[in-house]
Amino acid sequence: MPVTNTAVDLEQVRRQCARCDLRELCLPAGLESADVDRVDQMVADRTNLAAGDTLYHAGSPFRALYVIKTGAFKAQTVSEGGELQILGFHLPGEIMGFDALAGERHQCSAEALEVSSVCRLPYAELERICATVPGLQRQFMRLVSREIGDDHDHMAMMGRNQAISRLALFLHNLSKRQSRLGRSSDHLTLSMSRADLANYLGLVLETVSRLFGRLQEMGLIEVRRREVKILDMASLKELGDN
Amino acid sequence: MPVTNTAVDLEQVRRQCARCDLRELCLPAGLESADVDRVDQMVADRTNLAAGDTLYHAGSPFRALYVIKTGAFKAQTVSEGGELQILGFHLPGEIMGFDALAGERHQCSAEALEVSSVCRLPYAELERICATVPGLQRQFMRLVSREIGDDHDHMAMMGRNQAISRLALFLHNLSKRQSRLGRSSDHLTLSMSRADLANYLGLVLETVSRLFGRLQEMGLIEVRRREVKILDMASLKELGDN
DNA sequence: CGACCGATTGAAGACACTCAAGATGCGTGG
DNA sequence: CCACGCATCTTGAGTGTCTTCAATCGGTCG
Repeated sequence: MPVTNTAVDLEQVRRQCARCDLRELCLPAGLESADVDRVDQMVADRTNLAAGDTLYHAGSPFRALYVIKTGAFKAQTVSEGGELQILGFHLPGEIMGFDALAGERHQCSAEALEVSSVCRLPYAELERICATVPGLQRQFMRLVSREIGDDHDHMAMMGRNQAISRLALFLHNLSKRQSRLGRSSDHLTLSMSRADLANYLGLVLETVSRLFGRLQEMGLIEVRRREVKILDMASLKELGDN
Repeated sequence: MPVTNTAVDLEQVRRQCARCDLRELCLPAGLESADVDRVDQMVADRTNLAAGDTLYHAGSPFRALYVIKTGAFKAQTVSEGGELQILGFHLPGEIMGFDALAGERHQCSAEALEVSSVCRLPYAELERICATVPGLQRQFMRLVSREIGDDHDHMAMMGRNQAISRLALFLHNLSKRQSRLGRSSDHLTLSMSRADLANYLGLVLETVSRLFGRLQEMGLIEVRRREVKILDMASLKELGDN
């Protein structure tokens, strides 16, 4: 990253948070303009990633959290026996890396599912600023708590022993998160492969593929590869709680 | 709760953290003696619960977090369709209620599995003190992050499609947490019913019962009702990552 | 001792997995 | 532009595991 930017570029880098579409979902939510600037200054850099790029690896030293600006990521762990488990899919406005706060190393890996960009938040500075901006501390806790809530949703989904309920819940949940971002809630473009999705749902990819077919036969959705159109949200939701 | 305590009782209530066996796991971990006292003063009360008592209900207003002092709890949600999902079992030294930080209401219920006691941490005060005691803020984040890590372990377990792997992982995990509390790591007394455990693992209770039998036949454990003795930890762990 | 709750055990069936083949889409290069 | 190869997804057939339904056992408490 060249440090020699033009004046215009510097101005663009600065005060990006104030213009960012995600500011109401992200850390600056609810902050005064002056405080937003302080958050802005803390953001170390804004990085672009290609699909398949890794943001951080499990075991690597923990230095910073990352806010997703655009794109999508998956978070995953690998057990000692080599079994991979996808812990979540993350969309813009969500912060990744919370699981590392307890220790000095990342506990899972984060990989971009498509072309993505993130804002890097050096944790030492974040801690410092949080201590002086009360609203920021609170907003930060809200985001951490939201992560916990999302994880609980994931567990509740994994708890269903009807596979179709899991997929229905996943689609419904993704739809909700999409609309939170101001996107269409009934037209989803899945950024993850069937294999990723199957792993996330605790199924095998053939089953996921068949379930998409069944949901389509039932008239609840329309699928074409990774394009999903939700036709009957109510039934989908009902199917979710089996 | 009577407010008219004797001087001795008052003294006992005060400075309890300094004497508590859990102080190295709980919020005071790593704090100066004076700061431990401030945490101590914040603790609103220390409550006792019987098995089956509810600490807080999903939907009830969020006022405080709770540190488990003795006993054990389960955290659970009920979906709109009425499906119950147990999100976790909690042991002494763990804090409950983190999922409520994002909003104004508890997202899940907490119920005592046996005679238990908790320390109540009014959140407004906790926030205030965290802002002035830097070490406390950090320790608090560590505990939140540990909760996220535990949830990730839960998901990784639910991701196994061999039921016996899930139970093996559960037992191994519980064993680790027991030893963290200074208890025996090879002798577990389960505080939850087979039904609770089955729900937690995403199985039915008959399956769990059968799996205990199989693990016993394999010589990995010895089971009698809720008493479990681990005979072969290495194999149990290996079975965990399938 | 009898009633009740929790746990175990048994038999039958359903559902998801495994293994395998085929289809579809995409990028590359001729 | 089409042919080719590769990756991803779909579809099929058969098997195995977990669930379902039901009965029994064991422990606890009135």
